[in-house]
Amino acid sequence: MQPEEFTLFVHERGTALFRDMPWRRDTDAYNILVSEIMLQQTQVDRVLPKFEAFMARFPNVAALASSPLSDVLVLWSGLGYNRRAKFLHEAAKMIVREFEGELPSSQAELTRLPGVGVNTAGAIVTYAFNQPVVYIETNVRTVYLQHFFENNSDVSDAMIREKVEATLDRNEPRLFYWALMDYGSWLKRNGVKNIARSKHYRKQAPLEGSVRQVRGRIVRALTLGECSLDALQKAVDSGDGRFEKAYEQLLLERLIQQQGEQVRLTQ
DNA sequence: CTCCAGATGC
DNA sequence: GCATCTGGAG
Repeated sequence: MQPEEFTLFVHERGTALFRDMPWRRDTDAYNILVSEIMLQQTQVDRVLPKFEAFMARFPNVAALASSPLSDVLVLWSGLGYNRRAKFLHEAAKMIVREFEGELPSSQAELTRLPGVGVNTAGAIVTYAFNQPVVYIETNVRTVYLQHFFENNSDVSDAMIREKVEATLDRNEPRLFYWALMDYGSWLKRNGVKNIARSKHYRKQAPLEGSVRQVRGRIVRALTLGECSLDALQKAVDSGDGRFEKAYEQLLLERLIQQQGEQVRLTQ
C-alpha cells in the first residue's frame, strides 16, 4: 500500500470505528493532559469514570494545583499506578508557577512536566493543539506492525517512526491519531496480537505476590483516613517482607508521610 | 495467564 | 540497557 493510500485507509477506519470520549468532545489542553496521564498503561473503559470524577472535583489547573495531594490520591485510588496522581499534581503546580497557568504548546516544554515523557508530550501536542508530530504508543505500534512489518520481528520504534512520518496526515493530525487509536484498539479486540514483535516489548511481571500489590493496598487503606503504622501493618502486611519494601518506597516518593506513629497520605 | 493512549530511576 | 510502578478485564 502506498503512503497516501494508507493515510486514507486509516481515516476511513477511524470514521467507522470512532469512539466518543469526553476528552475528544472538549480538547482543552488541561482535559488532554489529565486524560493522557490516566491513559498511560490503562484502558479507556477504566479511565472514563475516573476522568469524569476527576474533572468534577478538579475542573482546571488552578483547582488541582491548590488542592492537597491526599484529595487527588483518594480520587485516583483504583485506577492503578497511583504515583501518576502525584506527577499530575506536581505538573499542575509547575504549570501555575512557571507557565502562568497555561499548558505549554511545544513538545519539548511539555516534557519538562513530571510524568510527561516524549510520547505523552507528543499526544498532548497532537490532541490539544492539532500539531503534526510523530509519537509512538501501543496502538500506533499495532497498526504499523500489522501493515508494514507483517513478517518482521524485533521491530524498533525508529523503524515505525519512519513509517509514521511518511503517512501522518499533516493537515488533520488530531483526526489521524484518533483514527490510529480506534483502529489499533479494534485490531487488538479482534485478535491481532502482534505487540510482542516490537523490539520494545517487555513481558509484564505478575501482580499477584508482588511488592506493587502491597503498595496499592497501603495507599487504598490510607484513603479511608490516617492510622497508626501498627494498624496499617495489621491491615495489609502479607508477612513476607513486601510491606516493608512498599512502605519505604511510598515514603521515599512522598506519597505518604509518617509523624510519630501516625501514617497518612501526603497533604 | 495476557494486555493496557509509558515514565522514571538506576 | 533493565526493573519497577497498578488493577481490572478478557
